[in-house]
Amino acid sequence: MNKDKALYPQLAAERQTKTRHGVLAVLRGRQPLAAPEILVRLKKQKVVVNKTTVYRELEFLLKKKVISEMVLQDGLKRYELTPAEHGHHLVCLDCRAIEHVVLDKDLEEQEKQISRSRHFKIMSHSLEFYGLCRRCTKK
Amino acid sequence: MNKDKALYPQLAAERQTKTRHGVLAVLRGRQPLAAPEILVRLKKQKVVVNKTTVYRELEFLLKKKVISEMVLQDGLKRYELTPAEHGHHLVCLDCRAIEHVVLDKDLEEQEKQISRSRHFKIMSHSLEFYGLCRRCTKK
DNA sequence: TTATCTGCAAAATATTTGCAAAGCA
DNA sequence: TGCTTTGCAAATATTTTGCAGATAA
Repeated sequence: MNKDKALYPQLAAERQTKTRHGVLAVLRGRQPLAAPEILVRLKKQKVVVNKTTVYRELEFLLKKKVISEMVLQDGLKRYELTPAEHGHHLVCLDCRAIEHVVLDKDLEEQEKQISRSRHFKIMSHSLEFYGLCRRCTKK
Repeated sequence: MNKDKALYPQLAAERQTKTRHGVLAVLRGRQPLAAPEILVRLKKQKVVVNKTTVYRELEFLLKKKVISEMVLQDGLKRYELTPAEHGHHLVCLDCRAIEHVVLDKDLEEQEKQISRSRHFKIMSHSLEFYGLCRRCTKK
């Protein structure tokens, strides 16, 4: 718990609470999770917190950019530790696993083209691929 | 109302109801709309329908592929008449207008690459660009 | 001490379900 | 007539809000 400040420099000046630590621990090294899923995992790990607190903690960590938010086709907001490289996702339609992909320059090039031709100032984008992961293809 | 069957061949064998006609009319030539927005517009046009009916009608039209569903970062499901060409969206962060874009082959190429290198069988994708539309850039 | 964090209850929002009645073809 | 559609009421699910009390630093 006392290592969180070292792990997340953005939190250096912030308080350390059991909720903060718990949410970070749950998100570390895992799939992006939605709030209700985070609640369940915290409960399993005997971290007693109210759902309101979790929603507020997610909002806080999001503001600090320690975590990132993504919305898939089901409309649920999912959270993950902000990845070092800006990437996108591969979502398995079968087992629901979510993998990371980093796209090369092509997409950037397309963005620039669209910006020019449509006079639309692009500030961000979200791209998700849906399909079957390696494991589920074999089933 | 009696022209709907001509406009939407997928509905040729289906019943014509005021809900069906109303929802199609509201979606025609407009921005993608979420269910609650559709309800409001129907009310404005004196089409009296229950929200349950609208949700069920959207489900029906979706199954017939007359309309398509999209989810933006706010997590709301929005619907639009299925566009002739498979395209993506430009979403203005200011006025919330949603424009269409059709991307060229580059993205397809990237999909194939990812499929090969990651052994992930891609079946669909969703891509949204967020930024400022021409009008809002000028403000 | 004091700004931040927390729990609880309740509200807000979007969506779904069951069932009986109504309506289109 | 018979299958589809509809309304209503209630349930479900996710997320938000207000407020009073607790806690980290």
